[in-house]
Amino acid sequence: MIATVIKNPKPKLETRARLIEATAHLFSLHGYNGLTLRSVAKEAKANLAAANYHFGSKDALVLEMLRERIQPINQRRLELLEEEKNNNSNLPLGVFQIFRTLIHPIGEEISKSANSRCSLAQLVARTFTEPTEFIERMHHRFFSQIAEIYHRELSLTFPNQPAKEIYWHLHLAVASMLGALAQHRRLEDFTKGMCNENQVDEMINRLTKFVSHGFTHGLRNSSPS
Amino acid sequence: MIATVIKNPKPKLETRARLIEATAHLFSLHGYNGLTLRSVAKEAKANLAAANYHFGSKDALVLEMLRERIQPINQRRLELLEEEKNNNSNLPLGVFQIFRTLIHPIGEEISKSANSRCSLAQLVARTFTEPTEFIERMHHRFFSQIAEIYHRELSLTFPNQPAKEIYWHLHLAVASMLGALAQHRRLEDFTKGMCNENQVDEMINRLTKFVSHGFTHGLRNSSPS
DNA sequence: TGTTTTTTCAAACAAGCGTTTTAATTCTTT
DNA sequence: AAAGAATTAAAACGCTTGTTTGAAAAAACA
Repeated sequence: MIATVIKNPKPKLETRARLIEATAHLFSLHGYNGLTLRSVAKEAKANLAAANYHFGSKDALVLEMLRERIQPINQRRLELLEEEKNNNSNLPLGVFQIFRTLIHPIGEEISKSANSRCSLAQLVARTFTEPTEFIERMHHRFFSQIAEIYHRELSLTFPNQPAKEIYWHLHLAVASMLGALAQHRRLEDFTKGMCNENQVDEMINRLTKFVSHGFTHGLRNSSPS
Repeated sequence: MIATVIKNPKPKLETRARLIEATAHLFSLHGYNGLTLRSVAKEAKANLAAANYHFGSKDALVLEMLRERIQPINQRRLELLEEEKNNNSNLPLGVFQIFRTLIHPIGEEISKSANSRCSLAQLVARTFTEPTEFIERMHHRFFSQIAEIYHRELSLTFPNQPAKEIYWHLHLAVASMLGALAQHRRLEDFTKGMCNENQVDEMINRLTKFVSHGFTHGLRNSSPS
């Protein structure tokens, strides 16, 4: 009677987890409209009704999948940002440092799930072009807070720039990041095979540099580097 | 009797043209999978069978719409590029000049169709994230030629850079452009209303500057400006 | 053990999809 | 005005979609 039952760790993934994984894969491939519960069920080796049983609806399933994939990235961003600030004795950070904390966590997650069939880059990018209304709401909830934090950080680095100017270029930087992620799979085709899309690190590093310079030199009169 | 009939200029758009316009609008809003022939017919005030009668299939309709919207932009790009080269006595162009010819034509088209409900920015951007296979083919046909031309031009400006390096940064520049277009409608929301999404010119100018600096300073040792 | 709760499964539902068909209508030409 | 071609219109075609149902199976608990 007293503390009798210890939850046994189940060896194989539960249906719920398999559904999420299949949803992530198919969503990144075909987007929201192109994803069907039947295809999810098939890939997850689950019954058609399983998705509705576990999540209630297709919308809820996709939302939960997005939450599980995006939250860790945002958390890691804030973590890295705090780290950098501590290593910098709380002085204003450099642009490159700041954008590194924004972009690198994505690279880490991409590498982590490299052998999985799901391309995280494609997934993240798709959330930003999918027009479905409920995804817009999700996006607003997940990212508006992050945007504010980075705006504040950049304002410290460029104290003479008006808030509007910072906003404009942060917007462009984020848009560039998302565009680069979305286009990444076309890299090899676009460059006639000269650039390899498997070198995620190289992409992330080049992107960080690109964005940092675009941000800094785009400003009216940019003070620090 | 003599020269009796002058082709009367029809006041209302023909069905075919109305279908294309409705397709452009709905495609930019909902993507390929989210666009239905029924919604197109309704918005175009045409019969459901009209699309199949005039174009043969949904695929053919969307492809034709994309062709009609994208070709003029690409043509204008090459036109502006030639213009700049002539004004420059065929000397290598500056990065900013080059990217201006790439980005500005889009701004022109957006402004042209400003009172139309169709956001061209959203439309162009969507063609790059839509996963449908036949759109990928279209994309390859329409854009690979343009990519080669701009690569050649940039190689003239940076004669010491290896082709691979130029490819990498051109890829990032194009990705940034597309990302910025795709994210443009979120600008106002993203910046808490500080930046107005109706100022297309400002966006285009800032974007051109951003991309030029990202490209130039991202290179190993950048020679010209 | 037997009982209850949780999870799976097959089947069916109404609704929406692209497409085809057939007839009516409009336009063009003689 | 009559004949022929081009366009519009309404209805139906299979097919796929998300969701629901009710019974079977599995798991958890007593």
